[in-house]
Amino acid sequence: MKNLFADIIVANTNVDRPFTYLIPMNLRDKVTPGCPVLIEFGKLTKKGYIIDIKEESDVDISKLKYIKDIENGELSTDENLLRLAIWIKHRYGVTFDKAISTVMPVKSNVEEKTTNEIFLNQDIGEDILKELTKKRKVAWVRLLKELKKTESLPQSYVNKELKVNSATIKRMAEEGYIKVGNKQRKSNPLLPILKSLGVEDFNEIQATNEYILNEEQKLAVDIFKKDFDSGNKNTYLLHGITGSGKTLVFINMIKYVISKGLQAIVLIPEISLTYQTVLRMAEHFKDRVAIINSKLSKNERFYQFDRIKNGDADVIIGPRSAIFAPVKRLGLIVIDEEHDSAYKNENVPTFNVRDVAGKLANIAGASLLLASATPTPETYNRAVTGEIKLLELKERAKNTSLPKVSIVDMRDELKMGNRSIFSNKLKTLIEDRLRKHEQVMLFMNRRGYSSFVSCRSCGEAIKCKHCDVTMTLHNNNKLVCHYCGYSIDLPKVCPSCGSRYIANFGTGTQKLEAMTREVFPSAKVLRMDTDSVSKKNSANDMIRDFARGDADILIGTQMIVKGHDFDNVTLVGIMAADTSLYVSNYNSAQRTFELLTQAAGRAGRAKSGEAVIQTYKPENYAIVAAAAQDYKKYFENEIAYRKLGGYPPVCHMLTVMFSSIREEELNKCATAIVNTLKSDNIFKNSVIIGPTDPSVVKVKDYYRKLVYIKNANYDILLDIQKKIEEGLGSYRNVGAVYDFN
DNA sequence: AGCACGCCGACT
DNA sequence: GTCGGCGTGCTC
Repeated sequence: MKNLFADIIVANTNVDRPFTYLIPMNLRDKVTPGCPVLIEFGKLTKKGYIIDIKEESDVDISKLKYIKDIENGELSTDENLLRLAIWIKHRYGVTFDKAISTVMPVKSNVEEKTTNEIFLNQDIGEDILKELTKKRKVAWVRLLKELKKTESLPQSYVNKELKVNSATIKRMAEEGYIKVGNKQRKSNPLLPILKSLGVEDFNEIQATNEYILNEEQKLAVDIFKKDFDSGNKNTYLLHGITGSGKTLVFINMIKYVISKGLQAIVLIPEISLTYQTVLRMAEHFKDRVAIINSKLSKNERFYQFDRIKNGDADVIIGPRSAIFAPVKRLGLIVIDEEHDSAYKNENVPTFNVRDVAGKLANIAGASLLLASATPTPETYNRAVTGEIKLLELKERAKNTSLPKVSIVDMRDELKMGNRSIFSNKLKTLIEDRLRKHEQVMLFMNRRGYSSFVSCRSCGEAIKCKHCDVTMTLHNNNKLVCHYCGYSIDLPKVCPSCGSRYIANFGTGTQKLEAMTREVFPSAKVLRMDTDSVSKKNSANDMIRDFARGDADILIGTQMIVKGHDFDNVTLVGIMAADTSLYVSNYNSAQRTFELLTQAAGRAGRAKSGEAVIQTYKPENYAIVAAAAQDYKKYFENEIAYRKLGGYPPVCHMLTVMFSSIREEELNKCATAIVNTLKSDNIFKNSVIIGPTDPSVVKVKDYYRKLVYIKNANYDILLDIQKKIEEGLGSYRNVGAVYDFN
């Protein structure tokens, strides 16, 4: 019989190329591409992944070794995901090993969780029970009666609840009444979540409302169905204002996809959202839902992946990483809250799932739906240019109107002598709501918290002389520009107006809570942020308490604005709308718009509501557009800004972080590499900024330098990355990390 | 990654 | 003289 060969990527090495191995006879029909295997590599036994199986070898057969074994207890990956991994390798310039381990992080079943389980060994009729009762074997009868009701019982339950000790169990087994075996206890991670809501099993979950689509929603679903039927696997942007019922739309699309025998992946931003989304999904899809999240134990996780792989789940819900679920018949990927920054992978490769999902949909022949009230300019631009299809929802589903939003200029408040963190307007409105027993949410925008300095009189934040960037306050009371390194001492008075009211921006949620209690002593106040939410499920508890009306005012950070609907909230106060504007990042306006829109949208879900935005920058386009709840207006301004600055989506951007223990070598290396790039003709259309200092210069004894490279052509950035890697060769102590867009 | 091979300085 | 420092190269 002819030889079979496998190309294998060796895990945990720096060797970024495949090696050919012989496939032994006994493994021939067991190995597939994506299969984890054990191989001898040099003198080491290593894990590897098969990326290809072929009948010819490029290498002399005498050099080849046999695959030792299949790595059992680990799920192999299907070919779609493997192809995705190879795409990731090229797109983000990482090693094969890295790409594959990203797509298939070890999903192993560490310890098969088994418990002793008691089974009936024979049919127990009434006569046997009577006989045993006569013999006063009450424990025996108790156990047998229970066992007749179900198939089997765990020994722990029999011991503790039925009070049958193990000696008795042993005797009963010896006399042939029962059998002690073991059973895999596979816990469904949906159950604990549902239990915390007081729901005991899936069948109790029923649709609480008749979910009837309105005209707009129906239109969106129909367009999708029509495309789907005609074989057009498109990418869609579902752009709907807050409260327009986007979830219901994609649930109906998923139902359609399932009716065609396919599966769907639904990505959600983070844990705080799973609670509501999961419940919603469980209502519609019952136990055909699989959930993946970071709180799952290894076994629960393995179980979920196993179910997905076996096709026991139609809908897979999870965060970013759920895109790599081993779905066999992928029909649709939904990315809810498409704009959320949680979709960006923090580690190398720093992909955005949006892009990875796009590729996967392409590989698997599936559709992709991006849903958001505040889509990223990148995505909306694709809709504008017609690259993807735009589905719009312009009305709120429950027929309530959008909240009335007003902007309060806090500089005026200061001029009027109001130094409180509450403007007069907000204070009056809160008092009004407290009187009416309606609820209030106060949103503290803490992004970029305390790192910049601004003037409370004129609203100007201190900027670098040479760059259009806010300077960052360092611990040594110096202001530093992160783009050019220019540094000044923290001034005593505002450079633009001379006011003494200049401070680093730092009114945290705790301070806000204290002030709220002081100003509104009769109100019951609840604070929710990462500090107060540390216990598991405590966020859910707080949300439930507030929804039940246990508090009048809910104070919190971004956490409270994401997806939680409270019917009795009729006022939202946004405390420091502009903090997120001053983050030195091209995304800052987008983040601000996003947060303000989402926050304002929390008001008046059921009744008509109102929102107040307090800001020192009332003229900023992101704030103005958010107050008007006008996405298009925001987008036009944003895209103009991006064009001007050469930021995505107009240009692609590569951020390189150099790091080294040796500061001099780092500086020398970064400067030399930048000079090489600048002098290279191929890169003449690139904009190269740096090397500059990151906000944290030294981390764990490693000094760091940043270089930004912009180019409209993504491939050039990849070439530049290669060039940098080459240049790095002569600096052994310097490393580099790459972040694309 | 990890192991061998090899070319240099300093030690019983 | 040899022991061991680490720089270099290779693994199917």
